[in-house]
Amino acid sequence: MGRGKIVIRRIDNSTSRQVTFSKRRNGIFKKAKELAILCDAEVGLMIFSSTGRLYEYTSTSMKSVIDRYGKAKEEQQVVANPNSELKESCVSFH
Amino acid sequence: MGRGKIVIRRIDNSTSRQVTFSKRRNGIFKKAKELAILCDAEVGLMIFSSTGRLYEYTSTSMKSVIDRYGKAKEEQQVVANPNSELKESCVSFH
DNA sequence: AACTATTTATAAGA
DNA sequence: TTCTTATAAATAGTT
Repeated sequence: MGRGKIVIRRIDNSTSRQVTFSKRRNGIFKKAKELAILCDAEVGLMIFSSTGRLYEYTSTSMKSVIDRYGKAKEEQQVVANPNSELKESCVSFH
Repeated sequence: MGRGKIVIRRIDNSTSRQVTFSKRRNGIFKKAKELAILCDAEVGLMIFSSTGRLYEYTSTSMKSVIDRYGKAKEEQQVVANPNSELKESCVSFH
């Protein structure tokens, strides 16, 4: 969306990459907020820039989202492997 | 972006809410992928719908993203509280 | 599940 | 680097 169409591949120029990162990071955070509000969803978004810096958005708290994620994954594991022992199927998420 | 402008607040009608959720979920996943590729970023996105279902995207693995998040938060804690004892400042993220 | 009129995001430029 | 604007992309309402 802009003056020209772009191909989705790594931007080599470091300055351009940072500029695009700032613009698109703002954009995706806005989208995440809108989704959470419009659709009554719980959202957690974690982004590490190529320079290693963390940016995050969550509609509730990241702890809540991560905990809920872990539980949802456990349940998926149980559904996928109904015969296995609980102890064995309770691996951490990958 | 559509036939009409909308106000960002919870969509009351459950059917409309689900339709909007599907459309926007696809949109934000696409944005997340593009950001990861264009800007060489590590991205983790977790979404729980209002019906409780989990949808996720990650450019690497969610375990990697969550572990990195935890480490980044620990470091932020240290930077914010340089004088405090390590044991005391190592709380889990909120 | 497609369509399309519009709004929104953003690439390139200033 | 913040602002502008032409254009691409997302999507709200419709079918």
